[in-house]
Amino acid sequence: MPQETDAARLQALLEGLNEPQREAVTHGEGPLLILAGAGSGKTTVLTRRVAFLLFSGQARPSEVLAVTFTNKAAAEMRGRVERLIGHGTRGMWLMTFHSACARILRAKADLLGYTRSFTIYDQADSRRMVKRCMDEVGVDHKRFTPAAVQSRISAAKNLLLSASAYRDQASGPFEEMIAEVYRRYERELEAANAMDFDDLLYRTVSLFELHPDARRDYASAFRHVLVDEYQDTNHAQYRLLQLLIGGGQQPARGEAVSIPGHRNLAVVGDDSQSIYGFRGADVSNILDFARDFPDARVVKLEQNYRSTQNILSAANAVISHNRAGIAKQLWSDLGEGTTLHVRSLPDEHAEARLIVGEIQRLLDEDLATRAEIAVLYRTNALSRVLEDTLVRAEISYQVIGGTKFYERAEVKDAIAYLSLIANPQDAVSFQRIVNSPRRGIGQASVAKVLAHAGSSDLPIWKVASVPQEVPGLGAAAIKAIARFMSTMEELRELARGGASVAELLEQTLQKTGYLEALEAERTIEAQGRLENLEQLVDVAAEFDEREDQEAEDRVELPAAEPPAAPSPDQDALPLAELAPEPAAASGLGLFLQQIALLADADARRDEEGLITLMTLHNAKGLEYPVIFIAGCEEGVFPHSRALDEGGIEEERRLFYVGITRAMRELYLTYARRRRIFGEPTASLPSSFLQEIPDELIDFEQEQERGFGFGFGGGTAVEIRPSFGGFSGGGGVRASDARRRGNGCPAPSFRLGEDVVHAAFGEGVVTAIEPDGVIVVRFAGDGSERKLIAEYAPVSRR
DNA sequence: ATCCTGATTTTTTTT
DNA sequence: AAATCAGGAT
Repeated sequence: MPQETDAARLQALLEGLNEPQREAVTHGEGPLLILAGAGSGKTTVLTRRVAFLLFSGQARPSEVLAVTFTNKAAAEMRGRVERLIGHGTRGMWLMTFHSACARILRAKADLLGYTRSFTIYDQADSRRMVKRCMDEVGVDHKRFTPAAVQSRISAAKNLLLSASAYRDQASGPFEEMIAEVYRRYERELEAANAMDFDDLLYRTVSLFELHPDARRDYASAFRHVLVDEYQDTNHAQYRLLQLLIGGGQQPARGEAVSIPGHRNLAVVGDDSQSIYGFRGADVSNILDFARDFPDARVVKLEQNYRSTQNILSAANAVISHNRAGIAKQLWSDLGEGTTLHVRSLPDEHAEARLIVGEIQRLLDEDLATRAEIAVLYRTNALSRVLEDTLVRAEISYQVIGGTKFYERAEVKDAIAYLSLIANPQDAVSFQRIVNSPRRGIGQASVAKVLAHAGSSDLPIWKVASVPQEVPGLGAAAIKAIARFMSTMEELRELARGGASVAELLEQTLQKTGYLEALEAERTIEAQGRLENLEQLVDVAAEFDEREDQEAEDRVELPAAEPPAAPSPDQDALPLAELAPEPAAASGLGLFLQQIALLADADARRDEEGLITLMTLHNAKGLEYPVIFIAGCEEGVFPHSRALDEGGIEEERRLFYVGITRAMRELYLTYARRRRIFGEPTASLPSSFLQEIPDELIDFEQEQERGFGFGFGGGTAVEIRPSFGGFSGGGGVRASDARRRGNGCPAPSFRLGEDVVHAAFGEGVVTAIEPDGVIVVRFAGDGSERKLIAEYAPVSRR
C-alpha cells in the first residue's frame, strides 16, 4: 500500500478531534489512562485508537483485546471500528470481560478439571445451589437468606478469595458458616461442570496463575489491551489485566510480585461514574492507575459534546459534594440551554401523570420524538405506575431490565433442557426439568437421584440413565425416570448428529411433551408461554444463521489480515488455538453461553418509536435529548439501603450519571407520598435536589387533587403537603375516601370470563383474588395484570 | 405426588 | 402490591 495512503488514513482518524482526544488516539506503547468525563467522546477515542493501532502497524487485528461491560457496548464498538477500517473485525477480541473469559476458559477448560461444554449458571441457578448447600450445612433460612450468603460468596470471589482462603480469614460464627457453604458450593459447581458469573473471572485468573504457559500464550497474543469503563472493574478484573499485560500492582493490597509483560494497556473511565461498588467494583483501580504505572500517560477529556451548560453546571455542582476524586470540570459550547425542571407531586400516580403529560406535550409540539425520551428511576419497582400510565395514554414504550424474557419460567425450562443435553453433569438443569412437564417424578425421588450422584461421583445423566441402581427409588419413579432419560438420549443423539440449535430446540419441546402439556392447558396464559417459546426458537434460528454465515466467511477469506505488521513474537500461538471457536465448541454450547451472558442493556432497541424506561444503572453510557428522573425522594434516591456505610457517595455518582444523560431537557420529579411495600409512606424530596444551585432550576408544585375519577360523585380530600408531624395518615384517609367515593355497584367477575379493558383491550380473567382484585391476561400483548375490579375500566365482553 | 393457602418477604443497583 | 415459600390438605 502506498505511503501517502497510509498517512492519509491516519490523518483521517484525527479529524474533528480536540487536542487531548488526539493525544489519546495516537499514544504509542505503554500504559495510558484516559479520564473521560461524561459525554466527552470516549467511545470515539477508543474506536479510533483501535483503528490507529491497526493502520500504523502497531498491531494486527488478532493482537487487539478490547473489553467492555455489556454486549451492546461491544457491538457498538465493533460497528464503529468496522466503519473506520472499512472491513470486518473478525479476529479481534472485542467483547465483554465475561465473554472473553468464557472463551478462554472453554479453550483451556481441561486444565481446571472442567470440560469445554461447561454450563454458566445465572444468579437464580446459583442461588438455588447456594440454598441447597445451606440446607446441607443446616443453616436456618429464617436467620440467613440464600441471597445474603450468595452475595458474600460472590464478594469473596471478586476479591479472589478461594473457599479455603476465606475460611482461614473468617472470624465469628457467621463467616465460618459462609466459609462452609462456600466450600460445598464450589464442590457442587465443579461436580456439575458449571460456573457462576464470578467464576468466569475468578477461574480465568486461577488458570493464569496455575498455568504460566497458558498465561504466556494469551499475554503474548494480545499486544494491545483496551478497557472501557475502567472505574467499574473489580479486583479480579484488575488482576486479570495485570496477568495479561504485566507490570503494575497496588502495593497496598497486592503481592509485590512483578509480572513481566508489554504493559500496553489503555483504560478509559471516569471515577465520577463509578456506580457498581455493590458488585465488587473498586474505584481505587482507576484512582491508583498512576501509582500502578508511574510512567503512564494521563489524558483528561473535559469538553462535553452532549449537554447544555446548565445541565453540566448542575452535574458539576452535585458531584462536588463528594469527597474529591479526580478533579474534572465539564464544559460545553452548546449554549446555556433551558433550566432543569423540578416537579413536586402529591403521589406517584400524579408523578406518572405529569411525566406522561409532559411527554405527550413534547410529542404533540414536535419538540422530541419518542426515541429521544427516556425515563429513569432508581429501582425497577418504580416502573409499574409509569407503565400503566403510558399504556392508558397509548404511548408505546420499552422497559429495559425488570422481568426479562430469559427469566420466564418456560424459557428457562427450555434452556435447561438444552443445557443438560450439552452438559450431562448439569444437576441444576436436571432438577429443573426432570418433572416439567409433570411426569410423576416428585421431590423425594429427585432428591434420591441427586444424592446418589453426589455420593457416587458420577454425572447426573449417568445416574439417571440407570435409575434402578438408585437406592430407595420406587418402581413408578424408576419407570418414569427411565422413560424421561430415553427421550433425552434420543435428543442428545440428534445434537451429536449436528442438528442446528433451532431444530434441536423444536424437537426437544416436542418430544419431551412440553408443548403438548402447554397446549392441553387451553388458557391464554399457556398461549402466552407458547408464544414465548416460539420466540426462543426464532432466536435460535437467527443464531444458526449467523453461525452459517460466519463459517462461509471463513472459507472465503482465508487469513484476511492486513499487510503483515512487524511481529516480533514469531512463537506466539495462532489465535485459533487460543479460542475454541468454532468447530471445537459446538454451536449449542456457544448459543447457551451467549444467552447466559446477555445483559439487560443488550435488549435495548434504538431508532424505534418507543419511549425508554430503565434504571439509572442501565442508562450509563447512553444519552437522550430529554430525560426524566422519577422518584427523587429521600429513601428512594438516595436509596435507604445505601444510606449507611458510605454508600451515599455512590448514590450521588449515580445521580450524576443520570443528570449527564440529558442533552437538552432534564426533568427531576418527586412524590410527597408513595406506596412502598404496599404501605402509603410520606416522603421528603431527595437531598440531592438541594445540591443543584437554584438559578439552574425552575420549580413547580402540584397540589393534592380530589379523587373524582370523572364519575362526578368523588369526594375531594384536602391534604396539606406537610411532612413534619405524622406519616401515613394522609394516605389512609385518602384510601378511605376512595372506598366510599365511588357509588358504582361492584361488578363481579368469574374465573375464565372474557373481559374488555378500556386501555388494554380484550383479555380473560385468570384468577380471582381477595379484596376485589382480579388477574387478567390480555390478548393484545400477552401481559398479565392485576386489577381492582371495582375501579378498573373493565367490563364483561 | 400435587395442589392450595396463608405467611413471609421483598426493593437497590447487575455481568 | 407482588412474588415466593412452607406446610398442610387432598
